[in-house]
Amino acid sequence: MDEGYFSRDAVIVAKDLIGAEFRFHNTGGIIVETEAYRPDDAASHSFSGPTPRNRTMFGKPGHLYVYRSYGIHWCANLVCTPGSAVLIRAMQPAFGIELMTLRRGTNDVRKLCSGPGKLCQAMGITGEDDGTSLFQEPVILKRGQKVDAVAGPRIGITKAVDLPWRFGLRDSPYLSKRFTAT
DNA sequence: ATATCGATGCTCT
DNA sequence: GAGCATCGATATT
Repeated sequence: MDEGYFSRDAVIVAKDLIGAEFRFHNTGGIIVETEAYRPDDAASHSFSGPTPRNRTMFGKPGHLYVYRSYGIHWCANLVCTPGSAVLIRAMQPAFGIELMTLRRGTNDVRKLCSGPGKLCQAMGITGEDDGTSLFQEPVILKRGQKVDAVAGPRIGITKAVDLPWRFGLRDSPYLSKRFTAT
């Protein structure tokens, strides 16, 4: 993947990322759940324009946007066109499972990366990693095979709740939440 | 199986 | 001062 890959509509990228390999240092896995956020989207941090917090969302495509959630967790996004990004919500663990198990404090592999906050805790991603390039160490990002991606409404938001901008790998046991049957 | 709730800190109005 | 792109524990059907 390169800058061109991320210079597209976040909704397209979010769907395309299902099945991709995402690594950070010695940990990682296969992306099974994402959400798209755009500047014309009331639920997005970028909706009201650039601020100190969301500035990397308005920077070049292909960087990590990390923010603190509910004062406790970190959440990681892959920046697309200015003001848009894809939230990585869940992964199927594949690399560094022992380390992720240690950081998460559970032996249940299904619970290591089944949520945006959990995934950052497992991989050790924090606010210090905001702005990191996705095309060099410590990040490795690779396209996956074509997979059966499902769409549905996003989770944990109060605005623009009807947009079907959450994507997931159908029937994956590593999702943060199941997709209701179509 | 779903519902509710507290923790906790920062951003933006 | 209000409101979170969450999680885990506890309570309740």
